[in-house]
Amino acid sequence: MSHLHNNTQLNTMNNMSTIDSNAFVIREREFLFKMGDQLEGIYRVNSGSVKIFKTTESGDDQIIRFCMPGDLIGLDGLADGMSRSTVVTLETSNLSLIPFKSILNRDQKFDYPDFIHQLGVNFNHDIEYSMMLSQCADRRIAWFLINYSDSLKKRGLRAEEFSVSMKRTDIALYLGMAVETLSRELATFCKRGLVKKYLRNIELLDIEAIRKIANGDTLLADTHSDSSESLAA
Amino acid sequence: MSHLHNNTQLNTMNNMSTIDSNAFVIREREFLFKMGDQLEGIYRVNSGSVKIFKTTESGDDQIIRFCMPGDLIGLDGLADGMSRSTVVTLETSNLSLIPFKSILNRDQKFDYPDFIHQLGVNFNHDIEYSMMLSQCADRRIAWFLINYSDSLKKRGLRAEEFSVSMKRTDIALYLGMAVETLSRELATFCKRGLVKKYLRNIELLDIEAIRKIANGDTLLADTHSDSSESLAA
DNA sequence: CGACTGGTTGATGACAGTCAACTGATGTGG
DNA sequence: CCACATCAGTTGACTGTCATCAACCAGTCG
Repeated sequence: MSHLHNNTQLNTMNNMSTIDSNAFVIREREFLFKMGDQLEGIYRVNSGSVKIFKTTESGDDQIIRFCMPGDLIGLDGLADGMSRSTVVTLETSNLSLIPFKSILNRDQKFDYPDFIHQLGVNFNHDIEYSMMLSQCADRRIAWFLINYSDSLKKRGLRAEEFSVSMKRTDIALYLGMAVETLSRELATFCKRGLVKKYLRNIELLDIEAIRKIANGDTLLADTHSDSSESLAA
Repeated sequence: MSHLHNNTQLNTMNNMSTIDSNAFVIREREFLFKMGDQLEGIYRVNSGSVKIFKTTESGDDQIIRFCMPGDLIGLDGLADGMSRSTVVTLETSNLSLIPFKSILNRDQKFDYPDFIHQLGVNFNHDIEYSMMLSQCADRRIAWFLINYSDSLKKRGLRAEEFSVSMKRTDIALYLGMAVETLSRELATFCKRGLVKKYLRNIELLDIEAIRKIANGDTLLADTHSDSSESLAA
């Protein structure tokens, strides 16, 4: 198969109107904060990627979310300032801190309407995620692939061919299934000619077919309007 | 079994600092809005209860959330003003409209810090919900019972004995399982002496045991600190 | 080159979904 | 007020999906 390039390592910072003085770099596999930590604010991913997970009483981890550039981290601290989840970088990343003070005092340079918009986007993602969790395995995987692809496209990157920054175990934990199931289903996708894969490089050969699987129907699913229009406009 | 009283019909409006001029009453089984509707704002439940659900392309409903007094509705419209879900009352309810204008313009009477706090609470609920969805059936049911009970206790109502406002089908859709599974598991709970049920009346005989099931361990789970302290304080 | 981590594949069993029948509760019209 | 229709809830039998356990292969790193 063709040599895939890793486009998740680009320091793409589109839609960053102002260079944030609160921006900083954090290395691969480092903790941003852990469950129970008191947070100073929420964070925004400028480049790189992180995983957010919780550890249950039983001791198993469950990945809540992968954050890509543009995503917010630490919203679970909005209620009382305490994080209920742990955040680890998947690769070297650039983040910005948005202090709670700025949010509550509505600092000049804090874009409040955009913040509200972002919160809404987050809600919609979480809801879609939880809906997806009660679907069968292949739909969940298809949903993940489409989501990942869309996220890249939104940032102007290649949507058909990419390299994921997380390992299979992480993806499986995120999708709520065993690694083996993920592996098997991916193999099936390959056999059906829907995707090609080599290690963490993935090529989507038939995006529309995958999208149909994600939507759970064989009919044309064109209800995927972007609706990125902002309420604040 | 003893005659259970229905405490979900009380017009309890605790923590309502101001009588909202935007409050209104909506009858049982009426739609507040549907998927795709343009919203005027978000809503707050003062009394009664509603269910929020989405209909997939395949045509099946999935219940996202039940809202009780104090809960916010329509957060999925924050991104662009369009609702991605449908809301139906489970009983006659009293709601307040919080217009987007009030939120974006920061009206005097709009309690911004409390709003941010509420958003955080919502996030935490959604995350807990999605984590729960990948647990086995009995844990999900136990989680639901504990959650319902806690919600009542928080409003000063009886936590051990209550009447749910939703039917089995709704609960099953919410928990992402078949009605039959719910029915069977509930029957098991009864046999084990954990709960008593008669129609929609439910009595929790051993809350701690149920909580342990929800947490998935047989050990004492005391990590349930309330943490209702507000960030805004 | 071994040792380790990450990823795949195979065999087996359990949990839970589906189909179906049935009971109990609620509501309606004659 | 009863007969009937309808809806909600329960229980049983069967099946399929997916988790688990296990072995194995591939890639990476010291």
